[in-house]
Amino acid sequence: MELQLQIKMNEKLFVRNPEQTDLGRKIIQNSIQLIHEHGFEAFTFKKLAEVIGSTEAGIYRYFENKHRLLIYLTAWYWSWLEFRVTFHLNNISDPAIKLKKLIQLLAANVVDDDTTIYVNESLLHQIIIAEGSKAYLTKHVSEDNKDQLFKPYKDLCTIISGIILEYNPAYTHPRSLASTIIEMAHLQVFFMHHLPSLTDFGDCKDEQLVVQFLEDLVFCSIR
Amino acid sequence: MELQLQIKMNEKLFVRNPEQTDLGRKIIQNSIQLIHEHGFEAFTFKKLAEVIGSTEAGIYRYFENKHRLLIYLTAWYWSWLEFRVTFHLNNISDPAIKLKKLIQLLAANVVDDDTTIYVNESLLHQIIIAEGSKAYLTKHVSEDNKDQLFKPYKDLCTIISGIILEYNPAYTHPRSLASTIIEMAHLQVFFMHHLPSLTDFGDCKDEQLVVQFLEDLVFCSIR
DNA sequence: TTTAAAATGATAGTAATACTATCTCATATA
DNA sequence: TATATGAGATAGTATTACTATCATTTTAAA
Repeated sequence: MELQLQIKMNEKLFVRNPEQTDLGRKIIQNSIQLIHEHGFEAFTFKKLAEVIGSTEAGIYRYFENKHRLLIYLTAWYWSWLEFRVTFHLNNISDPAIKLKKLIQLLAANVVDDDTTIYVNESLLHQIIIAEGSKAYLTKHVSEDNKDQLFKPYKDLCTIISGIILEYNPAYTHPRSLASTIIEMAHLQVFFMHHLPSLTDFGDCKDEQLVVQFLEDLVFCSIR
Repeated sequence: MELQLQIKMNEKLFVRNPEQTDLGRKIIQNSIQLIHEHGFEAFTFKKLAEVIGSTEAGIYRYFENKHRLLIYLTAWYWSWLEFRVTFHLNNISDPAIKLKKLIQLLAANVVDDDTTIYVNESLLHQIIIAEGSKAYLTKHVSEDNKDQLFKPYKDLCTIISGIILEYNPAYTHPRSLASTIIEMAHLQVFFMHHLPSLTDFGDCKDEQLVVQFLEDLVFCSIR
């Protein structure tokens, strides 16, 4: 059995749907490579066009600008993660186990699976850790938010806060705790690798230590 | 009694020390205004020069580029916050009260005090919330870190983790919890205002609710 | 008070970035 | 066969992010 995962993306995220053409898929695939390699600031449509063997103008037919492309990638990532989460938590009834699996999915390294040929999920995960927050840390967050560009992130947050309430219906800050888990799962990994003195994991740099920290944090808070 | 607070900044943060000349102080003062107004992406040295009545080349004499200026501003902010923290926690022995005051200082709105004439602390606080993480979310974090550019942040983190250990010497993740407090004090306020569904405070948008959330989180974790 | 150094202003110029516009051509589809 | 779509090629613009040079003013030391 061979299945291809197709994620339905919000129309406002792109000018032309990149998943439907060869060039579009090349843009996604190679932008992930390039952003990972050079960082988002140094990444340009020109460089991307050169790598693909197309032109700048060609890329602009798919994405308004590189920031929109970043938003697209993050939206894709959160949608994919939501899929993984629902998949892995399926048939589990104990909310404690759900939360633990969830933290694992968020903080642990991603192995590039073959659910999608043109997306390297492992690299994308690393990009989201280092660049993801730039998608919403802008002067135009609110307008972007009105266009529902951050819906996948918010949906994931809703799912997590639902599980938190399953565990303890009396807990008063399920959404804030959910966004804290999401953000910290990424940021503590980033700190661990680049600013280790902001964490307690500098010595062995193992993602499982971040998982441990988050589990403590969460289960103390909601019990 | 009239006192002027002078913060000693790391030499590597600038080309020429902006605190020592008139133009330098104007750069600090007006860059805070402009970044707050247009956001960091749309902020340029040219616009800044126009506002000040100087030239682009003039600004470059003080800062290598606008990213370095952002790092300078964040470093200044964290140094200033460390000063405030030590000041406000002075003579308090109970670590629980210390932690509460600390969370208050991090998450609550800042009123522009007159400790420094050319820095609007209230605006700077808002800038750090929205743009602060861009200072370290780059491909060159590690080199910047070697130059000690993030020392003020790390120092604050050390202080907080010290208080956490005072409260509970057996707690295993004092540094990660400290950076979590710092980051979340800012990010939850940002979310509350711009992506409210990621928090539980969308309705009344009151910073004190973030304070409440953080207190719960911290004291549950370390007791 | 003189003098040298430091700080600033004015001007110019470059390479790269972030786009927009237009025209052609191949291909697919109806 | 007509038509729409996707993509390549080329060109052009405004802005950004710098660097270099030189003249003038301000300041601080001798």
